[in-house]
Amino acid sequence: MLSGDANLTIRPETRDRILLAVREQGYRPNAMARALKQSRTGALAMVVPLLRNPIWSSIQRGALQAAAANGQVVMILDEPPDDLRSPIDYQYLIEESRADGLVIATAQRLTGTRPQSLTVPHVYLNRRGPDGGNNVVMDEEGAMRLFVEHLAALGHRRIGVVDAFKVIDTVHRRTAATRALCAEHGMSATFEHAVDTEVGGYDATLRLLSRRDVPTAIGVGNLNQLFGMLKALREVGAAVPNDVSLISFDEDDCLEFLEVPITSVSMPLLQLGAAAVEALVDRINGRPGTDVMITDPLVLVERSSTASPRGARRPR
Amino acid sequence: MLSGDANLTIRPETRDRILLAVREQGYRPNAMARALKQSRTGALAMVVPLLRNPIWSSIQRGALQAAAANGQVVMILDEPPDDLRSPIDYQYLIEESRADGLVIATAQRLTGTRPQSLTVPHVYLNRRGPDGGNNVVMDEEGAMRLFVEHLAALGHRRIGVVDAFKVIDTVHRRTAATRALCAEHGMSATFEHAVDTEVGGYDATLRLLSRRDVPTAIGVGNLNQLFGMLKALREVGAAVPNDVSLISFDEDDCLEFLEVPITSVSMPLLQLGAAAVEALVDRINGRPGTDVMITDPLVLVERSSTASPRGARRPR
DNA sequence: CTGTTAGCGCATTCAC
DNA sequence: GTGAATGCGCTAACAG
Repeated sequence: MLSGDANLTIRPETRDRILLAVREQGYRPNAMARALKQSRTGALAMVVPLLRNPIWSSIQRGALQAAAANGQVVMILDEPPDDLRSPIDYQYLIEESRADGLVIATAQRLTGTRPQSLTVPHVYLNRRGPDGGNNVVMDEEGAMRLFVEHLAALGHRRIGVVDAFKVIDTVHRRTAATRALCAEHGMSATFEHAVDTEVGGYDATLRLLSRRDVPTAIGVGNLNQLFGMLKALREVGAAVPNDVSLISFDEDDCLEFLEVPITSVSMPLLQLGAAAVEALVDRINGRPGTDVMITDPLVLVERSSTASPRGARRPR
Repeated sequence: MLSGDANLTIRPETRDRILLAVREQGYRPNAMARALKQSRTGALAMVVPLLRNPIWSSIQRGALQAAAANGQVVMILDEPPDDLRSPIDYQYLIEESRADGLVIATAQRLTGTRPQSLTVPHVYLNRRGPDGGNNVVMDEEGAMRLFVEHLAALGHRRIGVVDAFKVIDTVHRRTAATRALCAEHGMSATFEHAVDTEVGGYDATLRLLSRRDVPTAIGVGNLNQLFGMLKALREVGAAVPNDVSLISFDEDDCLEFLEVPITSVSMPLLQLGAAAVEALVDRINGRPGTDVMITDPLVLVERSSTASPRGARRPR
């Protein structure tokens, strides 16, 4: 009854007597005992890289909200970039019944290891795991469509992209999508991959600018790289958006306040976190489970960093 | 024995037999059963505001590392800025024995409520709670000394500070310390408080600049406000550092890459998170417990945003 | 409709 | 030095 059993017949006066006692004595059901009995801990484990990039705050927040709504608590595991582990290294949490399921939110796919799939309830967040049916991802292709078509409409023909390495699943997908979209629009695309830090963005931008056909517009994969890119562009004297247009794939409030406010593609990060937890709870409850793509709208946040390329007349 | 009892006499052959079986059958001790028996969950609960500001990633990471080192897992609770709760609202986690202790890392002190102290093992991180002896904080006063004395050495006499509201304990301490230090050095100090966002920093900076005696140097409480401040300064045409020097109280790699790289005071955030967990574990283990101030060095990261004020000759 | 009981998996105590 | 028994607090199944 204390667990809220609905179909339970009980005399009102008895119920009231119990509830009164519960309240008066400050009784708290012991979660461990309950967990032991039901073999359900009521906890989820989530592995994230705790990076400076604020997207992780949103993802975490979305996940925590959804978990709370489902009566689950979330334990966070940090996977530092310098100590990448295989998802199976976290299985023990479920095997020891510390948690009921696993949200794998580390972006980096391990290369070179035989992809062994997990034997516990789990969900991959923002990446695709070796096993199908457990992936919760966003519409990166749609995001790239926003990116490419915005530039195409402005009259750009040569675009560049600075992004993290392709072992990161989202980067892989974005790169492929951009390539296809550019082909579709008769545009050329060149890519530079680097670590997702300011230094990485700086170096990659310089490399991009030293290519034969310098792009007239650049997309940048994340906020940290963006700062590096802005410095590189300042150094070579490339004005934004006059010499080169810029679009960030991370949205953040600070973009509005930069010297030239940066256009971005805003992704549904809260929803991503929430959907991953929902999907995991479904699996824990034995419900089916298929790959899910977040359908919440992506939005192109137009600011001042994109314009028609110099000397091009804007089509239409 | 499986729990690693040291003083235990056992025949080697028996031990080996057990350990073999353990390994072969893939036996996993059940954490819930153990928790129930020992009335120790092996989990800590940590309440954080999951904000965009990257300081929280560092604090979380430090806490998680220390927890792992102590064999504890950490469950994260998010306290959104628009739904501030009292710490007692999280006590239930310990009372239901979901966790052994509580790290309260929400910066905002609730005003107007009778400060009721917690009856479960807990620690306040980066703020002081109503009860003494459970606070783990950094040397904000030392940070302000770095800030004020750096500017004093450059010859500044009028400094301004843009920071969050004083209900946030760190802000309160920084403000008091700055006031005292400025008096000590015969400098004037003016303060503007605002929400810790870009907009807040923008507005506060404009207010600061509209004062009678415009300061020749400004400190800014956090990264988000910094971006707002930079925009405000650009708009009024104040050059950094020629017209005004700038120091950020949040350090972040991106500062190095801004148009004019921003000097900052770097705080030991990892250590803060770690120390809080250590302190909490001590309390859980029944060891004494006193307030702790992180002693790791603060460092003034000198970049290009600070210089002598216009027309002042640099002393010494 | 209500009160009693068995057992979840472990650690600890007690016989052996 | 080793095995068996007890109980942590809960829920579900059962007897009254």
